[in-house]
Amino acid sequence: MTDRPYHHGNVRRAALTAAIEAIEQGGPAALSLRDVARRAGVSHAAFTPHFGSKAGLLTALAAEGFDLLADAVTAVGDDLVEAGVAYVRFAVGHPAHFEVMFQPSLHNADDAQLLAAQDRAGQALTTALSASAGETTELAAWSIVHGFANLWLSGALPTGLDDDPGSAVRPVLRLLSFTQ
Amino acid sequence: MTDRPYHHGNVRRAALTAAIEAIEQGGPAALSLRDVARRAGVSHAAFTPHFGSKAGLLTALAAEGFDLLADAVTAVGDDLVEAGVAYVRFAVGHPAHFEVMFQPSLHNADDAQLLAAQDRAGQALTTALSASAGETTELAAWSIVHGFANLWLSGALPTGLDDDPGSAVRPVLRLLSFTQ
DNA sequence: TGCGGAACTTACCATTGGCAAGATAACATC
DNA sequence: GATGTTATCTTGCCAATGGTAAGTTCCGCA
Repeated sequence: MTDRPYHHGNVRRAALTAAIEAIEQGGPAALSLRDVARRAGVSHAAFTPHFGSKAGLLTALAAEGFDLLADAVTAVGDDLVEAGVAYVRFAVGHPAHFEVMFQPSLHNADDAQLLAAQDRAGQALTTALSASAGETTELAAWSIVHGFANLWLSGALPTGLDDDPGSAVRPVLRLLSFTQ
Repeated sequence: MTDRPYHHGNVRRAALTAAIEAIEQGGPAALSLRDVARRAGVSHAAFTPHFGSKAGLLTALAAEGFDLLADAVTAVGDDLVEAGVAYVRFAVGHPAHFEVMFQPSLHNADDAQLLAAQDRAGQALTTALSASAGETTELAAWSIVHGFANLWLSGALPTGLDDDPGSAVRPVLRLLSFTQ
């Protein structure tokens, strides 16, 4: 019937991309496997060999997110403020990943890839933050950027910061520079 | 058949309580109206007159959460640190409310009760924080407690803080005391 | 006492996630 | 190049879900 080949060849990437699109439109709770399948142009059962289940798909998405976050934080070096800015920019630039990453109820918690990616991201953050701060300041910085990103994504922050949340968080993080 | 009266009399409260229980066990995404109905001892269609839809139920839960948060923050007075501690204690003590409150994709965004409760909570926070801080510090404090609460709820924070996250956030917030 | 309307149930519908069985094609081995 | 093996993908099915419509119960008020 269709000219589409029986074997898609890259269902995994197509599924992740389609899921990102769907989550950006309706949030993770409203995500439907069949909707993702329609967007990707495959049947809803095509995901089984690749992800096992819906939780498996979201777990893979979370793992990809932690990897991207690790890359982003590592790229800016050991500056606490700029690492924080990178954290917020990642969250705002990849809202679907970010939302899924920190909702453990959506994951297969024991997934090896996810655990490895979480560890990579944790190492990257610890390295960047601990270079210029003590333990308490490190926790403060992480909480600030994580809270700021969450509040921004949920629309709770006053408008006006909306233009560039990455820059908007910089003066907030600078408060911590004086505390060392 | 059953001795249960045809009219429950308090479906609204029973539904909210049952939903809280279910969300604490499986997260908001896995919440099922029919499961909530079974827990509350009514049919799944009994919610329609009270909430309209699943989104309506979650909207009511979010509104209740913002009201409780406003109460909690107001109760501790105008101290930035103690208001922050109250914020975290609320989040940890009412995880189901907290998770639903900040996921707008679960809500009817134009609900009057929700908007009013959000405003109450916003006023309470602004009052408590602005008393002892400038605008940037205020944003830092909100981000810290919100981020800390989210990270704690998602299990991302190192173990050891688990005993009493309310107290654990206090030294973190004190960092901001020196910045004014 | 009777009656209007809200609360609640039952019955039904389209949609969902997951599984089993079958179809297709990529790949290895000869 | 032919053949067998295996992973990929589809179709068909199932129980469960959210929502709606129609019917039942019963509260409140005249």
